[in-house]
Amino acid sequence: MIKDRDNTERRILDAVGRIVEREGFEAVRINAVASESGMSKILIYRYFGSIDGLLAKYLEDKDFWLNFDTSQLPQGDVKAFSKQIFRAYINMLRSSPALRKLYRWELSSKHPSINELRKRREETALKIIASVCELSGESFDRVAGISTLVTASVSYLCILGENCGVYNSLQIDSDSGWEKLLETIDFMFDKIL
Amino acid sequence: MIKDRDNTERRILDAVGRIVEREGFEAVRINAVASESGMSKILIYRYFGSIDGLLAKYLEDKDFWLNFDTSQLPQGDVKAFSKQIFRAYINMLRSSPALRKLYRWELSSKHPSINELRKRREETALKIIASVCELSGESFDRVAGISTLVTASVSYLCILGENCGVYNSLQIDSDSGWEKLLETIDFMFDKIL
DNA sequence: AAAGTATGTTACTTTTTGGTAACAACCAAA
DNA sequence: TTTGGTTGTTACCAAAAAGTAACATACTTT
Repeated sequence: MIKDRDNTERRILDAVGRIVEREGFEAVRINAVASESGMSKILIYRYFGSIDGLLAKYLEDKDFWLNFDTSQLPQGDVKAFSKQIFRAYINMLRSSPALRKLYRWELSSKHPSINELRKRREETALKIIASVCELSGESFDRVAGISTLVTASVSYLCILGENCGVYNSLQIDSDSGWEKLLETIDFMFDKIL
Repeated sequence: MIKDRDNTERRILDAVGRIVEREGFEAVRINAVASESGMSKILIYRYFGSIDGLLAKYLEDKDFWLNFDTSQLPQGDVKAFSKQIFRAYINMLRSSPALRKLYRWELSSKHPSINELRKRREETALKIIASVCELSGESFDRVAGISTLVTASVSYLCILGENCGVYNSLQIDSDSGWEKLLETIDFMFDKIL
């Protein structure tokens, strides 16, 4: 029997990660984590207090933020910048099962950590929106409205794509559907900016 | 003791409705339904077979389809028609807690009834899209792309609004935010159609 | 080396949830 | 009115989930 608390904690958090990616945050239960990690559940209580505490720690460790460098904001072409930023958003969500599960979980949970996450996301988003306003001369509400339209839509479709293949005839569980959607977004920006 | 199967079934289905509106489909469990309805759970098994059967019946009774009359599709102004149809979509979702819960449930469940729902929704949507194509001269993919952008976005924000007040500075849990969003949608249609 | 604490194991209790058996009351048809 | 099936009640059983007690082993400090 080796004693190594750090190692144990890491194993437990790794187990959480696997469960989240596979089944989502809703499935992170004490017994599930215990058996997935191979650790006894009493250690989870000792080291993290509760499932809520465990999830808080997991979210804190993972860097789930829109990791966009807000210090070097766009110069020049606003259209190109806008298009690019939504491409990045789509790629981020499409490539991360855990992030998709997080977004899904947010729709039904009131976990305290979620507020923190949202606050930070909101900050980043507002910075980006503000700088697009400056460059384009559009009003804040307009830019915010359009960003909202696009990001909310992308979030929804990425989550839905895990259970459902087609939406309005678009194949949202494969690249083909997303290319069409990107084309639509590009088209929209060409027309309205 | 009064014997009245029809009445009992209705009480059970009503209980399902209340649970769905309050806590969502995930919370529709056998014991919860039994205690909410005041009926003994064995009757649920007898009359509906299982929770899946009960939910199937609930979904069948409720007319959850986008009840849009596809026989009298738009004449004349495409822009006005498009704007109006998305207004209707927003109102539908914003006014029905049960529908919001259904949309949320779809994001994580693989319940067989859901496929049926989606099929019928898809049919209606495609009809509408097709007629907008004709009137506007736009390609099918373009119209489908734009519809997808708007409806997916609206679905997401309506669900999110139950737990979260603000998204990109928009107040999505009150009319003020939705008016701004509608204004954005109108603006978009003015520019691109 | 002895004592004290942190770590880990085992086995248990409790609670919740799902599921069923056995019986009682009602209604309708013969 | 007896008989048979339907409806409803009560009380259980079983499985899964959360949570804890008691003990054993390793490490640290003195």
